[in-house]
Amino acid sequence: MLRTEFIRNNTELVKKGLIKRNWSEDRCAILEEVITLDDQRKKIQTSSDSLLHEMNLLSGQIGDLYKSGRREEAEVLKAKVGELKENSKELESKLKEAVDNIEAKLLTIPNVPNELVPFGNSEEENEVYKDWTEALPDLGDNALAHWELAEKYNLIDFKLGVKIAGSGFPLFRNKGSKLQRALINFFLDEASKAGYEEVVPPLLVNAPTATATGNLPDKEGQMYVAERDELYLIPTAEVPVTNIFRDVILNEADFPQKLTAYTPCFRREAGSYGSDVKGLNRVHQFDKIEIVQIAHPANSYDVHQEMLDHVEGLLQKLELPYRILRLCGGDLTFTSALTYDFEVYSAGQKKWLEVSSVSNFETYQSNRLKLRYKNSEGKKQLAHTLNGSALALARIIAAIFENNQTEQGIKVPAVLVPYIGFDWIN
RNA sequence: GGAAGAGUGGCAGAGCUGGUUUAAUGCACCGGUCUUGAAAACCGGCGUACGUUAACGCGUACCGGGGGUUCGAAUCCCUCCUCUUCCGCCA
Repeated sequence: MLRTEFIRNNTELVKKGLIKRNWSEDRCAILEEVITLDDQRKKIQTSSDSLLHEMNLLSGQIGDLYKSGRREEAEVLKAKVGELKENSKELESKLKEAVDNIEAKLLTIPNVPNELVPFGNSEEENEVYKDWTEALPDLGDNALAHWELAEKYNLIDFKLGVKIAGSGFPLFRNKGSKLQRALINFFLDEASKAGYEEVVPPLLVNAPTATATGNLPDKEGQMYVAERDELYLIPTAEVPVTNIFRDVILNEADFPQKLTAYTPCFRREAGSYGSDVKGLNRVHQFDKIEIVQIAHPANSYDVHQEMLDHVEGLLQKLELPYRILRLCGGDLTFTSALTYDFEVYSAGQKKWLEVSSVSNFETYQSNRLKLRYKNSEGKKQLAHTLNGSALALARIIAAIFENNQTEQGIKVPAVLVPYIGFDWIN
């Protein structure tokens, strides 16, 4: 969420950002509306506060009068305060209305994109920031898709998943499940080596937590809900891990905060059907290792680069062909200022699969989280939050299956052999 | 799940028969005096958010969250949450 004061002082800058996100000139009028509403709010608060002040004074006098036994005079004042109270209640509800109104509008305003974010309407216009320069693997017409390989080698049972839960809930088995476990351990070890503290967070979160990361109220349809207990299944570890820092005030010496977590992720993916959902391409439950950093505003983009390097290193170690995209304004997540997507080429389907998204949210999340730090003057400032997938498993598995298929089976990437204990899946 | 008790400022801890509480006091922290320096002692300061002001300052709200009673609530009532102890159940 942007701060009202920020919008007030940087209206043109915010407007430029919205236009990069393909907002129309008319739609940008919301910025002026917020400012006008905030002006009104200030006026209401001023009169409300002074009325309360008056009532407080009179109440004090009533107390004094009672003590000195002057009951009649006290009664007169009581009647007077009673009248003021009517007005006060009215002002109070107006104030609440104004505040709620402003907040509701702020929630519909996305983050201001970084200067580097290219213009564009959709994912087709994302900028290829770093392309794969070697030849892409060409396995000919006999190359199988990962769901065919999964069946051939008995690695994933999609039908059993349907029986037990429904479509989009794959059941990994045999060497398929071992590969999954190996990847989790590999990614967590790499994150630890890079200085991230490992945490195991709750997989269900409460409403305040889901609200702080922006999953509520507008993205409610994306999450599974345990209604009876008012808990939400996490769509990503970002939600519980970032909330570690809700209502936290750090010291400058506390930077950077680096956390990593392995969790399953649950996504309803309502409304997405078709060839994209085949096999592991888009599922309701998948495993992911997330990296999160809380950074000082002065160097959060260095931190961003560090995280990109980390993810890139993982893909290199797995020997997978990848490219990095810089998301355009039209494809940029609501809360992000700058996002890079990592895509892995999957030779069986002959397409690029998104396996990681690394974003800098600047203060957009921390404003809602109330995540601040004390600067050298002792003043409280909002910190920057960043996160990225390192990495999302299901599609990595799909890519390994497809790219590493040979006549004698699927070759396990060398870096995983110590984790998994065998060289071939066959 | 049942019963009882408790949640107060960075920490500890009063207040909880409603009105000099603008939340006592201690510790911690910051500034000063003293000292070669430090400690001790003494003096002063010490929360957050919002509004208002050129500024000093002033005002409002906040004693787990929300609601209520009252002219007035940390204090009384309702409700939810959390913690502690005991019982039950259980990996």
